[in-house]
Amino acid sequence: MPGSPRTDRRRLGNDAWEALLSAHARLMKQFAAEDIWQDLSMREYDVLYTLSKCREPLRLGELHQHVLLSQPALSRMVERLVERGFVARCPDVRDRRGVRLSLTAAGRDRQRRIGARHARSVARALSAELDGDELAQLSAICWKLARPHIASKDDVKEAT
Amino acid sequence: MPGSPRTDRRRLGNDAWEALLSAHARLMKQFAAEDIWQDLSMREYDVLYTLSKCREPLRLGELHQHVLLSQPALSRMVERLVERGFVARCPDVRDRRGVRLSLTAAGRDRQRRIGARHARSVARALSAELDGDELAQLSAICWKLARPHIASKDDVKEAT
DNA sequence: TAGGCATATATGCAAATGCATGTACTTTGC
DNA sequence: GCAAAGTACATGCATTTGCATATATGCCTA
Repeated sequence: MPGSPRTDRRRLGNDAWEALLSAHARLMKQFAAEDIWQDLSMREYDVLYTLSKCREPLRLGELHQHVLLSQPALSRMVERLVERGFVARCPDVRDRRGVRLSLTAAGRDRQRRIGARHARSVARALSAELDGDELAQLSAICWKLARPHIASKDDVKEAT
Repeated sequence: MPGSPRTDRRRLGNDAWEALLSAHARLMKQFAAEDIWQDLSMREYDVLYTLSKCREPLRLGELHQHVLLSQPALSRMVERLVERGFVARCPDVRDRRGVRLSLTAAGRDRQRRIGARHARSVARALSAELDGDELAQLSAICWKLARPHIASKDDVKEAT
């Protein structure tokens, strides 16, 4: 007995989310188990990686949008990375409440070394399961989820 | 200037992983911000949810495969859930090193209540960005990543 | 421009986490 | 059938995290 289109859609969405969570957990564990992180945690590497992608020094708040950590936890993680010489923190001239963060030379070097190995490992893991089309589909779909469009009134109405 | 097929594939894989991570982080934050979790953390809910899916009481180790937490952390989280009356822990008869975990009535009830609301919210969030085909593709692809096939010698050779 | 509300980041503190290791049990090799 | 190695889970301890809140600055209105 087929469900209503509405119920189907709901199942589809929940199954997709569970699949994404499972894939995430499986791969994160696999990557974490590799011996490439030196004295960094994966979360710390994530911060260095995010900073490495930006030409402009990043605000703590902007960094926070990309990292799954509470704001205070991120603030202190950055503090530790500053102490260890991987990140530079300087006041923002435009908004003196804020901070601007960038990689030091040491931080950039560390990110590059770890990143090179990690990237190989990521490509290997994903390519082992998916062909080129699937990889492209996964990218396209996940980027849609990562950068949601602004909710319109219609969306809100539909959501009810 | 197009890269070699090998380089392309590597880029594809890394881009897909970054997209998956971004989608994961964005949605996790969105869900975490919702006011439906009562006195549970999302991680604790995840444990209750995993247990709710299994007819047989689960071994701690099996649970650990599904949850992104160290074994000791999971052991103690389960301990807290037992103390709070959501999970029952009994020794495994076959292997007396082990433990079998199941939901109590209270745990099942709590999972169902929270799960009902969370499922709505998940479906809404994913459906807002993806159509039915995309949801189905995402499921299929992520399940492949979540349950990898056993590595053969050929895979190892290719990976080099 | 002073007062009040909003925003960006930091800090105090209890709780949760990871790493190293301990304990109990099981399996293996002889 | 027993010693040695392996596996499943728990515990000690230092570190990290989250929550609530403080601090500092920006913005807006009278």
